[in-house]
Amino acid sequence: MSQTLTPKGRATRARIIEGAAEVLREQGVAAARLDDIRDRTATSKSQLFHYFPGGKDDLLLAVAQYEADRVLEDQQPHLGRLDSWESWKQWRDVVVERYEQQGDHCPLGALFLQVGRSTPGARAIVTALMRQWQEALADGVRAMQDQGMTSSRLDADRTAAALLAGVQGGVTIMMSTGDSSHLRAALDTGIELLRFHAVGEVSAP
Amino acid sequence: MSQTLTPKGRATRARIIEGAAEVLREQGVAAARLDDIRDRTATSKSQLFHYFPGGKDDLLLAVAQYEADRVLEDQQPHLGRLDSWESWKQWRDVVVERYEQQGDHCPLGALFLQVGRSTPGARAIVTALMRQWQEALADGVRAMQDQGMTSSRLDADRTAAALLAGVQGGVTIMMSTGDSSHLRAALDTGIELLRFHAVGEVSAP
DNA sequence: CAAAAAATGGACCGGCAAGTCCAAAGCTGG
DNA sequence: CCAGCTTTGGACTTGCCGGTCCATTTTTTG
Repeated sequence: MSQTLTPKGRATRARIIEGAAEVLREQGVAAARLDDIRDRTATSKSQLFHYFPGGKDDLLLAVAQYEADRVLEDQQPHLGRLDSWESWKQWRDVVVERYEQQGDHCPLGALFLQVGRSTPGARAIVTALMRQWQEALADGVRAMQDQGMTSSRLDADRTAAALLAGVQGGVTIMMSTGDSSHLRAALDTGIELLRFHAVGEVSAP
Repeated sequence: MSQTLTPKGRATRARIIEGAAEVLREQGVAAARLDDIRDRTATSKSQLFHYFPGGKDDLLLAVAQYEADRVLEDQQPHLGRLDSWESWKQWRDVVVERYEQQGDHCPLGALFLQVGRSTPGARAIVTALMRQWQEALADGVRAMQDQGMTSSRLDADRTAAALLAGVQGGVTIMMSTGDSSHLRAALDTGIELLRFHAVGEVSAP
């Protein structure tokens, strides 16, 4: 890729990433060939390597970043305003719907596997995503605590971590089995935990 | 593979699966070549295709089954006797230890991705594993309920599903980020949920 | 408008790894 | 001990696909 991208160049680059993301979702990383992406995006081989000098891995990493950004975006605005039971429920519904609709392809997981955990870039993308996601959930827990709607004894960060793990696992299981009940169970149980702490105020053992 | 396997043949087949599992754990599915497995298991190309006529995918599927069996085995005997707070804690420790030790390779997940979700065989393996795992957890919850140590109002299956999702997600996140705190949070929060229900007996909303 | 830089097209290359094949060796049962 | 199997060895083929290269067109800039 050249130092300075003209608007046309930027458009092409974006088109490649978006088209590649589609292809990868449809065919999976293992099955997707550079030629498929070339066809889909109406580009040539040289363009692919022009905009992603590192080759396929380079492109894959860019797509991973693109997909990672969408994960949180797709949960907005609910994820940013978890300050009432109603908003928690709306967020829950959006998450369930998003992943049920996505079907059985986990773009990020697949990309991650292909590019390799060891690659610093790949790990950084996922780590950042998880950190932001957990932070948003923790903010939500704290917002509820501030309003006295759940116990202030609850460790907001740990609760958020557990909830995030549940969502992740629920999605993973759904990808594998086609059954979203685990995702729903994890979300509902996690949210109910907050509610119980609102009423019970039982001290942790 | 022939209809009837002699003891020697069976031994070779088993050796291939075990050796392949090692190679796949070390190098990852994408990087592992048939020749690597051939070297590791001291076999020849023809043997690989003799015992796994379907080629690489066939072998990968066999390894997936092998790994799936080990997942539950490694949690025994604790997973089969979740009838006291102490046994739950022991189970928790075993899970954390097993996956922390496993490092950043998820053999099953990787295999699954390579072979493809659509493959009926692959999906069946994972589905069966999840069902058994969840069932074991649900049995544990019921055992606690029978002893009056947690509320009988709790939906054992749903609680088990949520806990399983948490474990899955915790492992996934650990694979990606190298941080096991989500796995711990999911396990601890899940078990604490049972304890709270023991004391509080608050009705669900 | 000319020169430089960027964007594009697409033919071509080369390596790699899955899969094939046949011959040879080793068991096993009658 | 031999006839028919299972098991084994390893050279060879094959197709695929990432990556290279250079010519050409388009855009920018001074």
